[in-house]
Amino acid sequence: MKKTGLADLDDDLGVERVSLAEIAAERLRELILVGRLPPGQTLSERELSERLRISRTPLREAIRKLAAERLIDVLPNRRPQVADPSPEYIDDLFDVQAALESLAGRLFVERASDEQLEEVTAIHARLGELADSSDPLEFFRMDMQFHSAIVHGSGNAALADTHRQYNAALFRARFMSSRQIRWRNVTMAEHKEILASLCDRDAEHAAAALTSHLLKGKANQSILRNEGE
Amino acid sequence: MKKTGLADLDDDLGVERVSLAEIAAERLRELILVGRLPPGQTLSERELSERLRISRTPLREAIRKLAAERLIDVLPNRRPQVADPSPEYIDDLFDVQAALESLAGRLFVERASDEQLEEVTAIHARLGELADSSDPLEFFRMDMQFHSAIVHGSGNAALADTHRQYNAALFRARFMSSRQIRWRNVTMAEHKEILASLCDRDAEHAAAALTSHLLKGKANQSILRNEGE
DNA sequence: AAAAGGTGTTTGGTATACAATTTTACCATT
DNA sequence: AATGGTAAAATTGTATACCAAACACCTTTT
Repeated sequence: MKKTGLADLDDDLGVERVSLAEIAAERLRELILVGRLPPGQTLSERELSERLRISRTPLREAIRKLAAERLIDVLPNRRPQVADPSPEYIDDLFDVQAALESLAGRLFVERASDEQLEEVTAIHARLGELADSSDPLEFFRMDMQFHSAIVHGSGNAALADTHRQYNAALFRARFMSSRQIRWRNVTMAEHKEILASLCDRDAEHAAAALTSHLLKGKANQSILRNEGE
Repeated sequence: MKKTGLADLDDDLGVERVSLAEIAAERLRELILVGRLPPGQTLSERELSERLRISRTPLREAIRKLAAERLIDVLPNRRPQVADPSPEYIDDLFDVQAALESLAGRLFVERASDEQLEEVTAIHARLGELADSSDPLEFFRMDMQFHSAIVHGSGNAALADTHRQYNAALFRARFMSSRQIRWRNVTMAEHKEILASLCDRDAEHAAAALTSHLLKGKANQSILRNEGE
């Protein structure tokens, strides 16, 4: 093991060199999620690479990465497009996400540490404070953190990764739904029930409550969609 | 909505030109799944590109694609490696796959057509014929088809995609397990129960049977792993 | 002899150049 | 006016070249 006088600073100094492709992927993901790049928008590799000040190669890599996350559709020899999932596909995503969170709830009850339960509780409390706040995005992000914290508490790395992808794919749909003020009360009530079952270490109840919560979100989003037409 | 006399042929006529990256990804995936490229094997971009007679650019794209499917690990500035998942990670994958197939069973009962049920039945019959056959790979592939047919019958495109990825990531582990002759009887018996519950349109039973089947596979694989040590 | 450090080779990351394909616009024909 | 064809422009797909970081080996030093 190499040791120098600065050895113990290695971790902190670790200027973890992250590739341009990674940076570009994060930028693009954010632009897509917040709607700056709207669904269906075609993306020119050349134009985007110029705008992001990188060459096409890492940009292409970033685009393919987001394609794997279902945020971008890429067809051979055609311009990539920001994903514009059909209502049916969104419903499909909700169903899978519900199953994933249901599993997460079960595993959380089995394996989560007290600290992890504490974290979920803390997030729930924060969310309660934000319920009166007027910023929908802030509330929504904390809502997502509540779910992510449960998934991480499950201790299943593969589940966490897949859940994150589905969360990104569902981001717009869930955010639209979350903007309704009346939805906040529903969210808080259902989160409260979920949290209670986690505290009780009641796996079946937690799984059921999470599934129910997600499927209610699916229904709400579906209603909203039809109202909008 | 646009309509021409040929509208219903659109899907079939698609002369899809596949990119070199796509071809390379398929080649590599197969090489990894059958163990020709063993877990932990480091992959030199230059050497691989020469061997596949393509340039590094499409090869890199193929590698990143397989990385997204968890078949290859890629760390910054290091040689990509064929994934060598820890026992714990494999267990995690099994748990998620069980949840996915459980959902598939439920949805199949709700939405699958009679033809799709017939297809699952036919695969089950062929699997029975193969049970005496000596080729483990052939039996295993048909086993996988049984599960895939159920997933496709669920009519959930996102689920089908995610399930396929998990299947690939679990391929080696499940194949090792499947090689045992005694496992074939277990497989046939449990498939029979699954099929019966699908025919009865009993969603809960189908979901439970599928979960149980997968978790038994997980346990069997775990035992095999410990015996091997 | 062991450890530290330097050096050269290998490797992945990125940019650029070229080839193949698609899209667009325009014109001719009906 | 609508349709079909064609050529130019734009765009993606692929190959190659270059650079900087990482690794392996060897020398140097203690």
